Amino acid sequence: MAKDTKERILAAALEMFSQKGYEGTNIRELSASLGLVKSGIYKHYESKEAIWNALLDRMIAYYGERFGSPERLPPVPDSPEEFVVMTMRMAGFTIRDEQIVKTRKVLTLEQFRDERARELATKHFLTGLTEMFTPIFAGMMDKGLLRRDDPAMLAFAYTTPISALIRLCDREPEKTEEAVSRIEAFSRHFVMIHGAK
Amino acid sequence: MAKDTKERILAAALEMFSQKGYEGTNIRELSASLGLVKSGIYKHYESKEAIWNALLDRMIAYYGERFGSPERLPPVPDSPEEFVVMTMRMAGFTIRDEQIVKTRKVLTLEQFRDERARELATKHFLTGLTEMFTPIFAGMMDKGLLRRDDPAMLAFAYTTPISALIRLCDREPEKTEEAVSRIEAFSRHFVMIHGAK
DNA sequence: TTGACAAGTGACCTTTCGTTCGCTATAATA
DNA sequence: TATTATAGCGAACGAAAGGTCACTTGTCAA
Repeated sequence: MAKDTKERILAAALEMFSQKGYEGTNIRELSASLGLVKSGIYKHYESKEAIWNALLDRMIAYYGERFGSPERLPPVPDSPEEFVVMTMRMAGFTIRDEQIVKTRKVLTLEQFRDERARELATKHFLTGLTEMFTPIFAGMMDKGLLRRDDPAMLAFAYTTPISALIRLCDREPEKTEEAVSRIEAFSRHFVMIHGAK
Repeated sequence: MAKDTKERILAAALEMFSQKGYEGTNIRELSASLGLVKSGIYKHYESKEAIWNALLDRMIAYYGERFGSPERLPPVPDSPEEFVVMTMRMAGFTIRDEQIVKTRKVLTLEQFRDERARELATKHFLTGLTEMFTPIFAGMMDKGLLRRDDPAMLAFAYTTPISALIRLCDREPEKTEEAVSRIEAFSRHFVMIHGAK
């Protein structure tokens, strides 16, 4: 019947892994959440670990498509205000998109156990955002919106505080509103400080 | 014999929980690492969960003693260079102290499962450092070392990038050297940007 | 219509989990 | 010295884990 069961298994696995971690997830519950009995899962994946690996493949591929390619970069803003708006749009998306939230949680939980999860975690939490904003800041310096400085250093100084607040939302979703407004305040403060005289 | 077995159990639990998480840790291995058979543990703690709770009590108490009290604050530095040195001393300590590294890892792994771990994680990763540096920055502004600004905002902007690099060390210890030098570079850049004209 | 195959079921297997219990050795107490 | 609590041992327990297998069912091509 359902040809998309393989897909649904991955989605359910992402959900459960993100809440209870790999070890804390059991196949019975996972299959029950899909309306099947546990042995049914083994028609689609040969083991729990195979599900994990397939899920990681997905996450890695998705990250590559979505954030990996340089041509996907947002355009260099034309004003400080536009820069803040762009930031808020990106942050709002990454905070609210369920898929991405769950992915970050899984990476958080499995980063010490799985080598590939560790690498992807570093991209999600550190290098990815920095690499994304470095050319933006370089472009803003060219346009005279920011004082001349090391764009990579600025990107690091800009994205890591925002990342910290995003992770706060993952951990304590009830603080999302507060976190979003803090991101905006930080963003405005940042362009003010680094803005061209 | 060993009256300190109860202590050693907590130490071994911190070690294992920090590597494999609560679910991934089993009592057999835990007791074996202490040179006893698994049932021996139950002479000291009534269950695995009791060990977890005792460990969390410890971590919370330790954090309160170490970082919670205002009188424990480092003195306000007298020069930018002194500020950088102070930062490096604190960062080096928190990166290399095994106890604290393991504590951060445990909190990372259990923050979505345990309410108390969640709260302590937010202190460790976000609010604690910010609250620590806010009065320092206020003092530096009073001394004319930093331009007048919102000290809490500066503390947030200063500590979260450092925290991101500390967490990188937790995840990928082989990058410790690189991270430490990036912390120093960031610190110097920060005092340069925010320094009084 | 029939044959083949993919998808799902339910019983069952082995292993491992956390936990319990009865026993022993030791060391402090009365 | 006799007693008693403590710390550890080793076998055993039930529950739950991941996984296997023979079987049924529904779909579709030949």
